[in-house]
Amino acid sequence: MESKVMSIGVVCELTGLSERQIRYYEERKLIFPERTKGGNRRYSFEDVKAIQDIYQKMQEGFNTLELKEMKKSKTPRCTPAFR
Amino acid sequence: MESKVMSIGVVCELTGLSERQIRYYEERKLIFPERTKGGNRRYSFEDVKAIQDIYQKMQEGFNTLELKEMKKSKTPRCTPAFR
DNA sequence: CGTGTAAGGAATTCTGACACG
DNA sequence: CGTGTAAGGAATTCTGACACG
Repeated sequence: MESKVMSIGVVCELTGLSERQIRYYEERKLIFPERTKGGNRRYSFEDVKAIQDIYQKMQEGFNTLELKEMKKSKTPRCTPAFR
Repeated sequence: MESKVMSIGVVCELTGLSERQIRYYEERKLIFPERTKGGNRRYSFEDVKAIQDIYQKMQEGFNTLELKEMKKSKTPRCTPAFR
């Protein structure tokens, strides 16, 4: 499992997100796709799930930095609406 | 399951076979990858398993036509060495 | 901050064919 | 029959930047 086999185009289809969004999550250190020799990204199904979670949380109002911290400490948090 | 998400390059890495071999199996109607709008092939993990089985059987001496018939009628066969 | 986009280039894949056998 | 290869083109992906906000 955890095999990185999908190109970004497939991930876009599976998630409904844009390449820009997916690359941005990587830029913010939220996902870690592998690279081919040529430099192309390769994602796993777990990456796809992570991407969907990230997008979900962002819809709830969290920003990428908060999401990164949530990853470290798995402690529950109030939704932004209640802070 | 059965999601067609891999490009041929990834399948080559996973199987150790060449693009030529993989495309040939498709030409002989042994595997059925999907296509992107642009015409690029997309394979599933089941396709990868099928490809490995095909290669295995060919190593044993079967040709592609025999393998296609084996798919239809799941009846056991003698290996080529014993025919 | 998060995302769209145009720009130019590079990696990847495609088809049809010739070759060998 | 099964597979390698060179050929030319097309689809896909990449980066860095400008934009808006």
